[in-house]
Amino acid sequence: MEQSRSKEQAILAAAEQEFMTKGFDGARTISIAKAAGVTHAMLHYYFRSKENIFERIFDEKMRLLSQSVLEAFEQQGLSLEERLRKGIESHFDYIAKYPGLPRFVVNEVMSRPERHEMMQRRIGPMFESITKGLQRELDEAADRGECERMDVRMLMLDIVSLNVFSFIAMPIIEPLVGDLAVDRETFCRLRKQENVEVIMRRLKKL
Amino acid sequence: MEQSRSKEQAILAAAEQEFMTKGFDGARTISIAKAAGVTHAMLHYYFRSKENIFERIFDEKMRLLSQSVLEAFEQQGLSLEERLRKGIESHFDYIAKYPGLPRFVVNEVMSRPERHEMMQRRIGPMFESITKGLQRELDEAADRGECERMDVRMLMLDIVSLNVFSFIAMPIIEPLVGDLAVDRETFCRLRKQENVEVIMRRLKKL
DNA sequence: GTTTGCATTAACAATTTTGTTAAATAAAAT
DNA sequence: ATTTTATTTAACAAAATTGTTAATGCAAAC
Repeated sequence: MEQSRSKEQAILAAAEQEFMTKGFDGARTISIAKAAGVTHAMLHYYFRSKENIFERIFDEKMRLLSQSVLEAFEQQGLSLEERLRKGIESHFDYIAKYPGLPRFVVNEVMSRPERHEMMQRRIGPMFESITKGLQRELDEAADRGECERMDVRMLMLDIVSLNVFSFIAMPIIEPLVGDLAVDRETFCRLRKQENVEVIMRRLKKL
Repeated sequence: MEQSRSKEQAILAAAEQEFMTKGFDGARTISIAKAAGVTHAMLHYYFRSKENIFERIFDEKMRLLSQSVLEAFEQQGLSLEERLRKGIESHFDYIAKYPGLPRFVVNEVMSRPERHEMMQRRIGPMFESITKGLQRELDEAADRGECERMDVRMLMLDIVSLNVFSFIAMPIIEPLVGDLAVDRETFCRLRKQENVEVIMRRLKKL
């Protein structure tokens, strides 16, 4: 039947909304069922437990979060400066598109230590693959005197901090943001520009 | 009696631990009671409800978070560069001392929209008082050609992003951090230094 | 010593939340 | 058409969680 697949999808879509906004502890299976337009027994039929539904959502989100960094900085065939600039912008755009992603993943990893290991297995290799190539490029540029010498891991932490924090802390920095830019789009444009500027200056040879 | 005050304090201390690590939804009043060494009816006797205990904790944490920024940057009688450097370091140290603070406040504000307004009433004036003076100093320094001209709100967002993000996302960036510095203290020293460097370069006149 | 008021306990009530199942229904296969 | 399989519902079970109260203890005040 075709209905069944669509109901399963409806449940997952509703669960995504519920878990992302309220977290595992705050989420209610009955709310998920209601939002999906099914009885809550259907959740048991398709997924057996709240935990199972959550894992489906969480795994996907963890994957997307890793991807957000990996995808942004994997572009080859550019100058170091262009690669970084494009990487920062691309990463920023991704986070701006899914602003709830980092907070959700961080929280659920934090509140369940058993997920630490799983998270690290997924994040570890990703960072290796990015940093390896980038560190060599950085070193070569520094050798040629084109930029400052620095640890690429510190650089990546700078970039991610700048790109992600505004969105994580949005409810708190809102008064500051609202004053800074009337609409969200303007804020994102200005903020992205600022982040690129900060990183470029960090690397500039003095 | 003297016991009563100490029990009340024991409950609050246990509640702080419970709420900070698990959030409002994940916290269990019975766990708080156990950790405080009292029956759970005592919680009702002293505070009436879970909500009331939570508010006591939350209000205090919100206050501390505001203070972390305000206190760091209010020092007068220094050159702009020194004021910023000391401010960044002082703010970093505060967050490093209470690393769970930002995540807790952000999450609880996020999951309860009715707190947005309250938060903004507390954060808004604080930012005004800091940014007003700083923006003038910045402008004057820029007039003298000593530094780049920029919006102090963007600058503050840069600083707070760099100082806070590592601690919020610690469980995720751990593999990167562990590689970077063997112990926490070393990481904090390096990271603080990096954050100061980034901001100083951001302002340097080119 | 009795009374008064606060602190504490144990038992319980109410609600919520998740999980389960047997029966009903619809669809598909033979 | 009949059998078989998959889907759906309604009712229920079990556990957890918060909130409540009546009874008890206990120390200080009178």
